[in-house]
Amino acid sequence: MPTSTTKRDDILDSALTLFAERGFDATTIPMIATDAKVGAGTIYRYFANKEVLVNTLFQHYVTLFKEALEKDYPEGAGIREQFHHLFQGMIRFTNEHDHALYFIKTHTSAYFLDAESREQFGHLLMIFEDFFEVGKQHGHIRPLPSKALIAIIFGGFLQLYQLIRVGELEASAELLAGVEESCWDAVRHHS
Amino acid sequence: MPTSTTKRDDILDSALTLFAERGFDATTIPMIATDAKVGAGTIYRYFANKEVLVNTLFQHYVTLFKEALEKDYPEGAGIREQFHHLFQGMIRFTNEHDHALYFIKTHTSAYFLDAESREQFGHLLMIFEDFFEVGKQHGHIRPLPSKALIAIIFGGFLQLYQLIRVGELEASAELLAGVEESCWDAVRHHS
Amino acid sequence: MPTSTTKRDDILDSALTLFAERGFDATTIPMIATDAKVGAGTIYRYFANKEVLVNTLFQHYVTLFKEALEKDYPEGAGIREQFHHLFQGMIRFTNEHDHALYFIKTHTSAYFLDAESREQFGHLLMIFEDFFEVGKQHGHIRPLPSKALIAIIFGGFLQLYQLIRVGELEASAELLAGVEESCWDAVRHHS
Amino acid sequence: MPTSTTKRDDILDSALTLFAERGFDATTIPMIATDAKVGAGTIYRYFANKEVLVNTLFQHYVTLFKEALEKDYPEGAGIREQFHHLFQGMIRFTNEHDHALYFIKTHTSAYFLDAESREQFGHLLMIFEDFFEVGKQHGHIRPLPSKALIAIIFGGFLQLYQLIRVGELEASAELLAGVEESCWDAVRHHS
DNA sequence: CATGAATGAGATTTCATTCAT
DNA sequence: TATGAATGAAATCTCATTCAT
Repeated sequence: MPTSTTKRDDILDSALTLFAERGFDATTIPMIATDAKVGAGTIYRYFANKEVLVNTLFQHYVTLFKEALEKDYPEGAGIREQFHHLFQGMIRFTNEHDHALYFIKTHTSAYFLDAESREQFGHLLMIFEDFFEVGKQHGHIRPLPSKALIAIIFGGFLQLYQLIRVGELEASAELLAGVEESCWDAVRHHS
Repeated sequence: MPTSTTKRDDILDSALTLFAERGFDATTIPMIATDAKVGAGTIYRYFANKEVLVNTLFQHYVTLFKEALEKDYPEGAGIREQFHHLFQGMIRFTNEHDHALYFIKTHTSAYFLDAESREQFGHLLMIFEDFFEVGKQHGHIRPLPSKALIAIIFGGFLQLYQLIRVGELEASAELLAGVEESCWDAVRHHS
Repeated sequence: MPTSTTKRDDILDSALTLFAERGFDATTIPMIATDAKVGAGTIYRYFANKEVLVNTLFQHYVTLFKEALEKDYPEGAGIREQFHHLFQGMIRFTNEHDHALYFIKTHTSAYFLDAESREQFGHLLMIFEDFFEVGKQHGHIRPLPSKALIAIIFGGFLQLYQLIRVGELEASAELLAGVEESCWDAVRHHS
Repeated sequence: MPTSTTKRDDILDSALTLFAERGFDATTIPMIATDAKVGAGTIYRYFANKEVLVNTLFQHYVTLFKEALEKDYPEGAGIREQFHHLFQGMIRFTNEHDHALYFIKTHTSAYFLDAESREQFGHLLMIFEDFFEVGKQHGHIRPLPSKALIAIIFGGFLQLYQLIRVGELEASAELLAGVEESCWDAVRHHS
């Protein structure tokens, strides 16, 4: 009945939650093992060591997120609709993978990320960077460095979602629409 | 010649830098001692243990930040000017205390913060919360939960400053003015 | 086609090589399984545990060696010819069972050998002991304790064969004849 | 009262004994710590890891042995006297450093020895190699490869000393003189 | 006061052994 | 009978904390 790779997935799921909640260094292998209901040694059957585990997890979700953003991207549409697509992508991804985006953000500049992880993350940023660059050329987006715009959107969105996760805010459609509008106003060029 | 509290301050300075750069759990007491040029044992003369140290540090900078924001607050002025005051406060504080705000943000929901730290942090948020609440009543601020607005401003600002710290962006007056405008547009009520 | 005991033999062969090359403690069951091209669990079908395996191996080769020495022993011949027989036996045995003698020597006083293994090894020594005892009585052999004479011959021979195995020396007939002569001079009574 | 470096020396002493008796892999850090009467963590203050410890130990005793052999070497004397010097050096060294020579021999081709250890060991062999090479040129030594001659002497001597350590033989002056004579006959050229 | 050597509890990791398939 | 995934006990190693100097 259980899927074949259940164990490996259980480990990844538990690791994601714990890394997001406590951070990499404060999460011990026994904690992950207990949460995943596997023996501690089992983790090492699937991942050579703790760093490989965290990098695997990081790359997995970064890739998934990138694909979610790229899927059905409205190439020919107006910039507002494209922004909506990206923002909805963030929301949908966060809803589907509870702790993933928060985990990504809080571990983005961690000392233990390997070259591959950093590169994958670079690819992810590129989506936003391209969007902003084109938007600036057309005069639709504020003339600020794309990196800065990304930071504002990303930083704001994730800080917000942390509140939702913690339960201090509820993710109503209304709130999310309002936040999207707020973020859009943060980056769009006001004439 | 050296002030009596020199060592204590050296320890706090080193701890701030290391906690901001590596996080609490990845920072060891010997690391702090080496960086502060004191013996590892000396840290325990000033702080009962590592958790007391991090809480002391957290409360110290949260309080300092709060005071910086409250100082010369333009009570009677217009909302845009008040926002400018708060934003300038963030910038000035970050310039004066290099890693402080980033340390605060990354450790805001850490498992080892004690009640006092959480309370102090609550006080800090209150400044922004009050600002937004009044602004919303007057129709100057977007009708979103204050917590959400704070998250957007704070999250965006800090994500940005991380880029500056890492060296990916330069903190020119121009950039900062642009970012302030962006953040203001994110929270203000657009008619 | 394959004999039913093939797997058992494969395991013993692999274990012999690995124990000789790395030693008992540095050799893991998975290593043996991989080398023998069987599953790790299969080893436990044939041997109750790792210690049983090593003792089985030890006794097997000690017995084999003993039989090789006893076979065609020139009872009535002169002492030099008997010595030649023993020495040739060592060489032939080593050629036939690559790592066996080296494995025996390096594990001779190991903490995990059981009573049976020690006893078997005692029997093996007895052959040499008898040879030396009789030789001393007839004045052909140096008046030293037989154990000492055995140590000299055995120790020297095996140290030499290690060099051959490692490739630092080549096992030419000439070399071996020279070494036999050397060993003989080491033990014979010089008038 | 205790010497300053007592702890480090205690660790090395215990490690030597245990490595000689059980081998590197069968000796655990807690075993060494217990024997040395220090905390397990203390060992890591002096040696980065177990491999560094064993290499340090190896190099220490190889060097000590080499120096013992070189000290008062009778350069101008006859070959028999030089051989006597070397043999006595082995005996004296073994008496002074109980397990050292046996430890060296049993770990000489171990997988964990680093380049420095192997080089030091090469230097040690050189002393014997030089002795045999010169001896062969003068026709005093058997025309066998020096490596082979070294193996015979070394292998024999150490195998013998193992018996002494284990208590199966007693190291009387008589026995040692006899063994020296035996070894000399093993290597000298018989006209 | 200040130090850093020493410690042991606890973290990471390995591996002999079991057992469901 | 054969397998190798799974396990947990035990090994290696780290580090917060203590304490003699």
